[in-house]
Amino acid sequence: MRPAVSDVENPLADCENTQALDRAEASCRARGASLTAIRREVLDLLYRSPTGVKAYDLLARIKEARPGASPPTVYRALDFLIDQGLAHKIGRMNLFVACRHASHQIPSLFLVCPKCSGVTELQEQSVMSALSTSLAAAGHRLESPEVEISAICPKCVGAG
Amino acid sequence: MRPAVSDVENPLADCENTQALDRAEASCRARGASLTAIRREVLDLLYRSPTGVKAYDLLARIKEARPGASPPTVYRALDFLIDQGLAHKIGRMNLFVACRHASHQIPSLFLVCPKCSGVTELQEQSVMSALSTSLAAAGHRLESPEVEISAICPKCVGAG
DNA sequence: GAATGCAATGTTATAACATTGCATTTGTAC
DNA sequence: GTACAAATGCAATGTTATAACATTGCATTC
Ligand SMILES: [Zn+2]
Ligand SMILES: [Zn+2]
Ligand SMILES: [Zn+2]
Ligand SMILES: [Zn+2]
Repeated sequence: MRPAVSDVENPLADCENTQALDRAEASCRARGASLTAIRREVLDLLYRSPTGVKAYDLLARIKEARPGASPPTVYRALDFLIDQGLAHKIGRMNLFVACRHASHQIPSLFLVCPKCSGVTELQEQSVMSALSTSLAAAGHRLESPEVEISAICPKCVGAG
Repeated sequence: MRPAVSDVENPLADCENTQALDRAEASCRARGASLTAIRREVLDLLYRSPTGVKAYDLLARIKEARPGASPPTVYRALDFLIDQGLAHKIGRMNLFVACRHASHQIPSLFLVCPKCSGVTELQEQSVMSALSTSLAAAGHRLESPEVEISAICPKCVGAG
C-alpha cells in the first residue's frame, strides 16, 4: 500500500523546495513561460511526494488553499509542468512525479515498484545506447524521454 | 489517429487465429486454467487488433454477440488473459494487446508510437542484460516482464 | 482611457477507464 | 444428486481525464 499523502510530506524540506522552485521559475522564464502561483503550488506538492502522487490527491491538497479548485486546475498545471520538463507522468500508475534532473540529454528510465508503487527516475547511458541501437535496427526511433519499467525497489527487495 | 476498429479487423486471418486460439486453450489447460468462450472471444478480438485495443472498444464488439456484456465481462477476461501471459496491458495508453510470444524468458519491450499509438512487442537480449545490470547496481530487481517505451514506429518515421 | 488581444483561470458537465458487491449459473468431484 | 468452486450477469459506484464555455487581469494599440 502507498503511504498516505501526509506521511510523505516533509516540512523540513521547505528550504530546499523554495530553492528548487526558484530555479524552476527561472528556467521557465528563460523559455518565455511563467511559473504562476497555481503551477508553483502544484510543483511544490510534487517535490514533497518523492515517489509520485495522484492527480486527485493533488486536487484535494490544492483545495485546502483554493477551495474553488477543480480537476482542470490541477491537470492544466500538470500539463504545463510536463511541457516544461519539470514533471513526468507515470502512465501505468496514473502517477505524477517531479523531475529531479537539470536536463534530459539522456532519456530517463522510470522504475516503478509493483509492490509499493514508488517511482525512481534514473539516467543510464549504457542502457539507453543499447536501446537506441536495437530500436534503430527495428526501424523505430526513440523520441520521448520516457521509459517505464516495473522493478522491485531496494526497500521492497529487502522486505522480501 | 488510430484506425477505426473495423479497419483493423482482418477476416482472412480467421484460420491462423483459430490455430493460435487452440494453442492458447491448450496452454491454459496445461496450467489448470480454462479458456472459456468469453475469454476466447476476447482473445480472438485482441488477435485481430495487432496494434492494441481499448477495453470499451472490446466491450462494444463483445456486445454484438452478447448484448448483456458489461465492463466486468471484458475486464475479467482481460485480467485472466494477462495472468496467463496471453495478453498485455499498455498502461500509458490504456491499451490491451495479445502476446505473440510463446514465453517470456526474456522480458519484453513494448514500443508505443506516440504518433499513431501502435504497439510493438519486442524481445531484445542485449537491451535487457544492460538493463538488468544497471538496475541491479541501483539495488532494484527487474520483475515484471513489461517495459514500456515511447518510440516512433517505422511507418510514422517514414511519414515524417 | 476605451478597445483589443491574449494567457491564465474559473465553472460546469461529461467522457473514458476500471472496480466492487452480490446474485445466479455452470462445471466438476464425490 | 449434492456440494463446492469457478465463472458469469448485473447494477452501482469509483477513478481518471477532458470538453466546452465564461471570466479575469494585464499589456498593447488606437
Ligand atoms: Zn526528468
Ligand atoms: Zn517498493
Ligand atoms: Zn508477450
Ligand atoms: Zn506510429
